[in-house]
Amino acid sequence: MKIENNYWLLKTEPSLFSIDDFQREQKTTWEGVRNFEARNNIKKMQVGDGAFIYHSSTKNNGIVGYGMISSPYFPDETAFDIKGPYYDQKSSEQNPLWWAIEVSFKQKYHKVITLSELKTIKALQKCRLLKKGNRLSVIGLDSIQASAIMEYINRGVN
DNA sequence: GCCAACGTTGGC
DNA sequence: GCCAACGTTGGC
Repeated sequence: MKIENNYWLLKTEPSLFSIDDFQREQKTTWEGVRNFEARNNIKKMQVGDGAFIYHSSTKNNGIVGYGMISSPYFPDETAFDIKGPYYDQKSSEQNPLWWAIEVSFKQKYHKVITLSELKTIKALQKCRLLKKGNRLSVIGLDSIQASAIMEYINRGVN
């Protein structure tokens, strides 16, 4: 089977879950995704895929660290929690609508690779992240895009 | 805090 | 199946 994406970009609002939280916990369940395209991306993930962690809705938006997909996808239990913010009555244990994945912490970058820096990377020009009005929270990256980001990081002080 | 852009819902 | 209305995201 050919795998199109081996790398992903995961957005998070640091006020809810930050790279520091991730580093402390070392492993986290990426759940609560309630967008179909993002969900479909979760279902394409494979153990060992890389994941850039991106802080959004801050004063310094950008890539802040790196993790690794460390489980196959499984039903998102937050959809079953009636009292929780992510409850969805259309999802059931017998027939889950939403899916989650486990991500293991790998690295916190010493410096945020800001959105404006990312815009200067040629290989990323077609990336969903940089499109105006983009709201997708789980974005697939091809290996060219991923290595361009890593190259940029290695060139800097990180 | 504003507002443009987007995804989803629901009426028809 | 269209599309207006709505709620949410996310950069600034």
